[in-house]
Amino acid sequence: MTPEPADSIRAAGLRVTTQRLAVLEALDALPHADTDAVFRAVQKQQPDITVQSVYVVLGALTEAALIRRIEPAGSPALYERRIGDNHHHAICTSCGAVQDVDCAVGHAPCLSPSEAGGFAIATAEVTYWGLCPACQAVPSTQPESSLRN
Amino acid sequence: MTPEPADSIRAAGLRVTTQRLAVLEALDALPHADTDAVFRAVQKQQPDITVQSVYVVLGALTEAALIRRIEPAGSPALYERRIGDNHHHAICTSCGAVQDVDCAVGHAPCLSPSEAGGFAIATAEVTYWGLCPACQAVPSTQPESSLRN
DNA sequence: ATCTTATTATGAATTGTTCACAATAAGTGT
DNA sequence: ACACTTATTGTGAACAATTCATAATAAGAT
Repeated sequence: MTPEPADSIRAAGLRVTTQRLAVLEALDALPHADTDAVFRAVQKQQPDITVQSVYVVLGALTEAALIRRIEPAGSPALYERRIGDNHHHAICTSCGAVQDVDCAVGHAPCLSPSEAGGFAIATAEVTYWGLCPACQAVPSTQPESSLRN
Repeated sequence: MTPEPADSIRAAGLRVTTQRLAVLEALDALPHADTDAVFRAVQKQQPDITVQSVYVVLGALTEAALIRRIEPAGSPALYERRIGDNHHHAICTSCGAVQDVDCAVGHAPCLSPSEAGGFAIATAEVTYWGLCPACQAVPSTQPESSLRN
């Protein structure tokens, strides 16, 4: 009963196009892909697509809230299909790997700052920085600080 | 007893230069400035400085942990002098204003994710998105979604 | 005062992204 | 099925933020 991609696109008031379907499909295979990764994946099915179109498609899907865009420091924007839940991300400071992290508390854990200086807070975004399992194993073969130096 | 900027630079093993001092001074006046804002501020004292040099100086000071770099989604990198404490940021989705937010709990609140998927978490970074007091007052005169659309 | 080396200036290059506009194709009504 | 309207894509150029290579300069040590 998982809604068909085509249906969710239509439900969002958008036209269903092969490139949009292909992008959603690519994001299923690549849960945290940047524009270029999506482009390369889609290109296999549609050799004529351009990077700019991928940008446009990703932008449209993001605006329609069918996908979510995250922009970790030191990396290009990443897109993910998992939406609607308040989950966060752990990012490897060595290789850039991204891992979903559920809220520690059942609901938005950090949503109540002690003092927000009068801000009307709408959302809280948490990014955990550390070493992924693989990079913990290999002490420091990786190019060190490719992210966040 | 606040350490002189020159001393902290020296203590970090770096040479004390007029441009580094000027950048630190600029960041005192502008608590969350991007490179261009720092450049313009420093330029008033040192008309011959270049943006590239400001980049280099900011990079050096960041690496020496004399300043901290934050990279909010949709905005260029910002730098701040307040370091050494685990504080977070509230950012206005309308005008981009940045406000420091102390940890809700005394110490790193979100540092214990329920399940980090094997990651060795080093730091947690929290970004609160919402409307600053000024933008709450003015319903929507601002260009809407200049950040985070 | 000299010398070594870190730092800055200069200029060009790169990356990620957006824009304007013409070509195409989705969905709607016939 | 057919035509029509308009969203969407392709094309090409532009842009912003940042980094790089190299030569010139200035900090700090001798």
